[in-house]
Amino acid sequence: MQELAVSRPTIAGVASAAGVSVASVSRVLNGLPATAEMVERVQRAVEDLGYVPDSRARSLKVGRTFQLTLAVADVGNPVYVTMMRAVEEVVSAAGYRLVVTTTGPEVVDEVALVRGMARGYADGLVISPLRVDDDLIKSIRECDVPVVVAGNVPAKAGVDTVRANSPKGVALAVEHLLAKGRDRIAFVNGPVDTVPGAARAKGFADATKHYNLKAAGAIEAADFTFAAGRAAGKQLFKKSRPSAVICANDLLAVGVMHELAAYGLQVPAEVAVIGMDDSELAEQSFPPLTSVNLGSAERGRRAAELLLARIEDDTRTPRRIVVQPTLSVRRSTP
Amino acid sequence: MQELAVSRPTIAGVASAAGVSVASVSRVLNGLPATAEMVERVQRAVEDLGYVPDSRARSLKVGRTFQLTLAVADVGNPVYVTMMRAVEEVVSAAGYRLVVTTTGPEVVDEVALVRGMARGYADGLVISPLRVDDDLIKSIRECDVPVVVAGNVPAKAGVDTVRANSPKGVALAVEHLLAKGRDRIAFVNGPVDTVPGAARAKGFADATKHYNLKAAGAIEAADFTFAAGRAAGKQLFKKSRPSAVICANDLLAVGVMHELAAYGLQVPAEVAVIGMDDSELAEQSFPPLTSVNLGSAERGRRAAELLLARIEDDTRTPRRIVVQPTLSVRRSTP
DNA sequence: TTGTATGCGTTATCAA
DNA sequence: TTGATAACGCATACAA
Repeated sequence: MQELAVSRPTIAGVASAAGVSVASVSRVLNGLPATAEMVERVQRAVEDLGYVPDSRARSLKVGRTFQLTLAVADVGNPVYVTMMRAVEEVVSAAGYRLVVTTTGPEVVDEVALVRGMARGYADGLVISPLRVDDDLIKSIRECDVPVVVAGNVPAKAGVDTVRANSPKGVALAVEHLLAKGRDRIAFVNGPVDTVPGAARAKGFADATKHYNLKAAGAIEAADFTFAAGRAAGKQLFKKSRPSAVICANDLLAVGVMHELAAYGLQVPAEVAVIGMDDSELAEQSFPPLTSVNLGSAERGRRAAELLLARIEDDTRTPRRIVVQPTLSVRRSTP
Repeated sequence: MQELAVSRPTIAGVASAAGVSVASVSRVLNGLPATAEMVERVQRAVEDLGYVPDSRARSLKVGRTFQLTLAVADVGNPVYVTMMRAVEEVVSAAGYRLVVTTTGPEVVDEVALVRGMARGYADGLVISPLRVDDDLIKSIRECDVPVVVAGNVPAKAGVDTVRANSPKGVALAVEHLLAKGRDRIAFVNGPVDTVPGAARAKGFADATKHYNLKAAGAIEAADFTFAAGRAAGKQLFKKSRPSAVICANDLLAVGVMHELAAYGLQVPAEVAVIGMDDSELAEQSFPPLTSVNLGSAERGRRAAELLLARIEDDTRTPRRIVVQPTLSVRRSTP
């Protein structure tokens, strides 16, 4: 057996093995003009040595990594897998690889991520922040790779955003329930100090006023998780008996449905339940969950496209795209 | 407003702004000894210019990126979120950032990923491959950053692995069912040309022989998804009436349960259902799914630890860790 | 303690 | 078409 290659071959190793210059190796590797013999010799040497270019050195030189990052708060939330799939499709078609990273629920982590993203990790970032503050907006503006926000930040921040229309989504849910004769509608929200929580709270408040809804209970869950949904359900049915409950996302809704089952209440016969996000979980839950489709897939797609466009041309004025909701009716509502 | 910084500050810019050498800037940034005044001046300049080190250049120099990659086949499979969380916890405690990337079900994509991983993207890789062939093993062996496989590859491959004991897991499920008097046990597997599919097939074959199970139907689903589970369920109950069904993962099990509901069959009264993976979905499904815990969290943890250890010392002999299963009993079984 | 100079592996400019 | 060489931005050995 040969001695083990203690260090991996570099372009210089390939060059000397092929008996040509490093410049020629680089050219062949990048498909620039070269004689057939040159191509042959270089490829032979590359093959022999098992040479693989160093992406760090390459991107240091050319200034691009051909990597894009998607940052989400919680990988356990199925809405992000929908978004992830959509983003992946767009960016990979454009020749980028996508890496996903998770920030956790705290805004400081998001700021740290954006700050660290500057310089070298990727050519761009799609971030879906749970909480937004001035620090985060500042870090996004100062970031020297393009960032697009999948979520809502103030227009004056001057960043590309693509967001859902939660208030409209809540309205769709309310209308559907009222049409089915369910007028004692409770609302289980996530934390209102989050971007989606605030938007959905506004949506429910608007709807309450507009449709003159009678109060039937409103809960602010600890977070947007299944466990929080169960806890919220427990609290909710202790003090009221709504005929329907709208939840701020699908995980909360499924948690609430479990609690309903524990109380022996039939869905949808006794209580109707509507989730939001229309994630894969809505289809998988039992009964299948009627859910407000906030356009996660389209938001992901548009966000990715915005990012690619901005990488292409950093001077374009920031766009703010709003994706309109639809209602996916399943069997958790009559 | 100031003119826009057309190019981002480099360490040289900071140095000249602070009136010191680049070496001094580098030292201060890396916490090496310096006078208080030096530290002060450098930090001031860094702050003023909004300087952020270029991670590519840095890692090109020091040879490390302080990034680790986790590659999974399908982000929509909840077993991976369990694993992801565990890996994340271990590597971030060790000072690395974790990026997640998805390979898709094809082995060629996995090979491409491992090949591309060589040189620069990360300091190590945990990969959970659905399909394994010689090419993949070759690419792992040739990869010049450490790779640990969360899954089963032949011992002769000589790579670090941490895998589940699926046959034992299937046996646990069978024993539980038999103890409850369910002896007409059907089996819904994923594709048997995958690593987990093959292992679970073997497990069920072993159990069939060992417990002398009567044939009650066995289906090979198209993949490990919810939709495939539904399709398999439809096929299964067309031709047989098992009193229990074991599914190769939770998504398949939930799909099968939906089909049972469509047939008007009660779970667990008429048909018991057991999944595998004990993912978050098992808890969220209704009824909550009895599931074989194949130790995804522990596998993730151990895989991450193995990876860190190998980064520390590349000469250690490859380890093959096996994590033993347990059964999480919920309400889908009597 | 600080500064100068070299090199990490690559691409791009320029001559030949 | 090909080769020598200068950057890319940073860390460090060595000199001061």
